[in-house]
Amino acid sequence: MSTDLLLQNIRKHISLTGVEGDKIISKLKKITLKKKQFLLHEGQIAHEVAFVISGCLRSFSVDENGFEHILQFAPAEWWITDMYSFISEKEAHLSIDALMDTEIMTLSRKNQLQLFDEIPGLERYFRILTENSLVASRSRLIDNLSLTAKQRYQKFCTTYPSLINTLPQKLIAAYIGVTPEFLSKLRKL
Amino acid sequence: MSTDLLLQNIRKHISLTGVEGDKIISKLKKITLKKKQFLLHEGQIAHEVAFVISGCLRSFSVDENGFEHILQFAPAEWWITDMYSFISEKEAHLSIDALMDTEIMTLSRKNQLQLFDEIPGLERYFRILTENSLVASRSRLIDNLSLTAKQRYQKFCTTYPSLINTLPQKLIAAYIGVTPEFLSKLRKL
DNA sequence: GGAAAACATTAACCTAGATTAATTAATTTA
DNA sequence: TAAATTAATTAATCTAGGTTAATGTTTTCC
Repeated sequence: MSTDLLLQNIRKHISLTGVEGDKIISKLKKITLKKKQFLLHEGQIAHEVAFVISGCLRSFSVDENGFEHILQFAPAEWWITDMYSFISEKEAHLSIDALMDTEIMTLSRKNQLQLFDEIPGLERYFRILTENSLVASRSRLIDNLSLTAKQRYQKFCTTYPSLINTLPQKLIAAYIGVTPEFLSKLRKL
Repeated sequence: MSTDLLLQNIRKHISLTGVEGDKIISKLKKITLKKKQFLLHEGQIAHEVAFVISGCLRSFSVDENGFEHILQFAPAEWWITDMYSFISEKEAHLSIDALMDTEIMTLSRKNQLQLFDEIPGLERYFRILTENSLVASRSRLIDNLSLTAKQRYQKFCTTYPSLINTLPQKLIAAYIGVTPEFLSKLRKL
């Protein structure tokens, strides 16, 4: 079952009784996305957070010149949403779409908060995930401030070796913050 | 009392009994830092997270060329630590020092985790803070990828109006990711 | 299986922001 | 309060990375 992957993931961080696991599963919605299909459009409200079972999603924003900037890739076992919209219920600044055919389980903020009251361990699980995400986000910020494009590309290669061969280069360029043309040049040097 | 500021802050997000408040306070350590004094040096382990009562701290990293990059300013009522080191107990990548004479209350990770077991509301409080920090960090990442230096400076001015007149320009430059020389030029345009 | 679309490469030229270095404020501290 | 640090400004020069545009290479999908 695809829910096993999620419960397993949760149990890496906290322990859950069978009943608690069932309760969590009962709040999840399974969705299948075709490649290029959107889970969230900028301007909508992100009522749900998604856990990727298989495939890969990305979150990105489009700047005033029409350039896409990728905030996050979410391959299997990652959570993804527009966190700003998810917690504030305001219009999302990000869009989320599928980079390949993708299966996800979604959990609404409403259900999540309700589960936090019923299953304190689940709040702990998300507290831990959010701490880890914060560390990752801040580390990436520092990298963007202090490394050259070449160094950022190399770091990406070692940090996400599985994505390097899976994703088109232009997406990696949009993640590390260079043009596809410059990334192409970079790879020769 | 300086602990009032902290309890008040916590009570903005969750409710606490008097006993719970006392228990939290009993785990806190009050520290006074003189301007330029370090709370944490890169390479040490960040056993504590600090809540600023008055004054202002910053966290920063030093790159291979000796340039400082500021990750966070923490004026009154902000929490600050090297989150990576704090949650992993590994060597910090960041340093933290005082930009002026500063009073803080610190809480060790050990005590924090113990309090999470005793006072679920406190875990919720930190879950919420961490969610908000994640939103802020990701938003800053997007800004660094999509805005010009000028736009980032303007955004900084509107986001942290109180800091603009308090902090030396070179620190603001180190936060938005430009040289002090270029920031100076920017301000004329 | 082949046309169309999407992606990658290359090269010439351009620009935002860095570097260096000198000059002038403004703070610190003795 | 004066010397010494530290911060800010200015200007000339330099460079990492962007832009544009043309060409070649994969994918997609009918």
